[in-house]
Amino acid sequence: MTIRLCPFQSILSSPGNKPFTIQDVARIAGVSAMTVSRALNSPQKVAPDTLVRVRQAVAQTNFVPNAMASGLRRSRARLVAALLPTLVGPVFQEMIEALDRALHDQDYQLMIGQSGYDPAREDDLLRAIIQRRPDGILVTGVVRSEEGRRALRASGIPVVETWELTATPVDMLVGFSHAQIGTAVVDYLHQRGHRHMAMVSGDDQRALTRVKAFDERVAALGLPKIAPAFTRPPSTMGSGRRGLSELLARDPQVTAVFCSSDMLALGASIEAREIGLDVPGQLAIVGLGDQGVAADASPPLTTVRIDGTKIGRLAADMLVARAEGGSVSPSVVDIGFSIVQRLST
Amino acid sequence: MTIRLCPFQSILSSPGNKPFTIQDVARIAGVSAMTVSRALNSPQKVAPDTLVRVRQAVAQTNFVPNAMASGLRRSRARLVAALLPTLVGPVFQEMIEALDRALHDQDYQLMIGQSGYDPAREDDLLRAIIQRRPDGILVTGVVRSEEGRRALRASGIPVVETWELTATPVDMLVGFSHAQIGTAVVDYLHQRGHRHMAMVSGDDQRALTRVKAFDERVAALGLPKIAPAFTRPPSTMGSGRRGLSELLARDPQVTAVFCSSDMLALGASIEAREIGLDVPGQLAIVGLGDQGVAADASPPLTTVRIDGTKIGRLAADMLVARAEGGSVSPSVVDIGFSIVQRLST
DNA sequence: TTGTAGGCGTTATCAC
DNA sequence: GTGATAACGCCTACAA
Repeated sequence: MTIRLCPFQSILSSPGNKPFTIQDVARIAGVSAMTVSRALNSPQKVAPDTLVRVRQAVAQTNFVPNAMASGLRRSRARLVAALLPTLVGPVFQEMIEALDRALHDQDYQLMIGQSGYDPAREDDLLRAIIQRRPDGILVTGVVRSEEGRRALRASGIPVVETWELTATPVDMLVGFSHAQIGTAVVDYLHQRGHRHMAMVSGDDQRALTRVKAFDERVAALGLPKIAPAFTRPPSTMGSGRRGLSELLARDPQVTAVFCSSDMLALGASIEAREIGLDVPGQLAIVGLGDQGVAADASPPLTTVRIDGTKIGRLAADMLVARAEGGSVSPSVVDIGFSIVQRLST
Repeated sequence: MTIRLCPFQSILSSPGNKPFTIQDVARIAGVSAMTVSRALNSPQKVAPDTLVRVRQAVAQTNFVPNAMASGLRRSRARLVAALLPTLVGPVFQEMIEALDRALHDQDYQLMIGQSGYDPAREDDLLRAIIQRRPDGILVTGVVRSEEGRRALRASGIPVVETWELTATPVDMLVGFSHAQIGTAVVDYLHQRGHRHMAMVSGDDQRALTRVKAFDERVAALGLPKIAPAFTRPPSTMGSGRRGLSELLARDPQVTAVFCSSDMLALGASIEAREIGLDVPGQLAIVGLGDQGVAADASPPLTTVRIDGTKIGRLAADMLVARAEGGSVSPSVVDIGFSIVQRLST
């Protein structure tokens, strides 16, 4: 390795554009590699003047340590991976923001992978994630494929499944009951006098759980059963508009609609206004999520609030605790939900 | 390392929950580590029956190779990092989706970091990213801090700045001119007869560039200057509603509003309807982005379309090409924009 | 306070 | 077709 020094200011260039290594920095500072390592990781263990020389060398070379090498040696990547169905739409953003923030504060980085609601791709992605040996993995939803569950367990990496409950988590879990939501919304609407209620819903597993509970409760109360209008991801206002149309075509008597997300609910609200249905006078609308749009809509939307921030923060804490050798208890948390009443019902 | 074999089905467990290494797999398969490596990376170079034995051992152990080790050895992480101001809001999602898709197809993974529009945090994040030695880095916007630019250049990692143009890119660039957008929207509204136009705008650098060009064009046409209503991130419908109120309080004669994003525009549209202003009869509204909501709104929103998918795809191709030793030309691309006329103007 | 030796898990290279 | 050896860049353990 050759090092070129410019006459006045020491500007260094590594050959072949290869970044400098700790060895290069050590040579320039006139110390050993170990001393550079210490200067970077535990400066208090290095003599003040040595520290100065090392820091100069680091600055001159723009040296940034190679995390693959240090991670390999330390068996810690200082990395947490999150697996999401999608980044599109506000649904998981609150959780991701909170997760990222909490991890950043503890000097961990977040790596995000999108599975696109595709089970095959989910397994792919899991393998790719495990390869990096992150210190923790957050999964949105529960891992359904047996292969994925095995791979996760065998990896020995702390895992948090989120956004859902299950009797058989891979490891830790922070979620809530979609079945309870379905039931609670029926009860809420029923109490407010509605008898003809239906759903505009996504068709993923969690959505189907809500639909099932909703239908069961409707049946239990002896109310008329109206088939839900299913939408495909991503959940957009457009899907919400079409979903409501479909529902009304199916049964014009519908007086209350529970939408799978606030975006769908907003779309339904727009569609209702468009066709001259007063909200909530002639049609009550309930959303899910409470990620900002619900409160800002006109009329403001009643919605099932999920505290994504809490999920993200809790998950981060649990993962970091385990990554640092601690144990976490309880390792399964139901964060619940609440119905936020606004003017759409 | 001890290996426990169960009598009937070979279930293996590694001690201390440490994942198996390629050595363990080799021992179980009765071959050398090199052969396992070959079986995984270039199966055609391994005898068929050896391959079978290796694959069995891999399956039994749930072995997943350690990407830190192979990345270190190969000096390729098969990783691309993207630096975003925020994940909240639909603005960059199209780009990220396309980037992720394109990278996934070529067996690269995407790592995402959020800087939260904070320059200090951006430098932090850049360092954290460089540590991982990704094969490419996508930056949203241009890197403004001199320190960040130096660090990036010194790293030797291919970089694409996006979503903006600059005369001095760090490396490659895929963007468009925010100044041209400001000018074009003024011209568009002017042609349609508007004389009192104003902006509801974010306050980041790119937004300010649009505001400046907008104001200059307004002045050049001899139209009345109306100060913009600034909003803070994230861009929500609520901000849009408040922004429009502010604007109308400032100058009730406003007949056309250009909003910094479709979400703001949607909020403005809701607010207009709320206070009894007909859109577009009494107030024309133009958004920016065209990420779905614009088309689904009522009335559908005229908007400045940015092809985020194209940015993401192009950036991925450029980064991968460079990562694999190719050269990219042109290395600076202006993807332009277009005004999509709908019913809000 | 600083340095030396060795190894983390993988793969390039060369020998067989 | 397969294996032995060394090296990627860093840090733990130990020695001076």
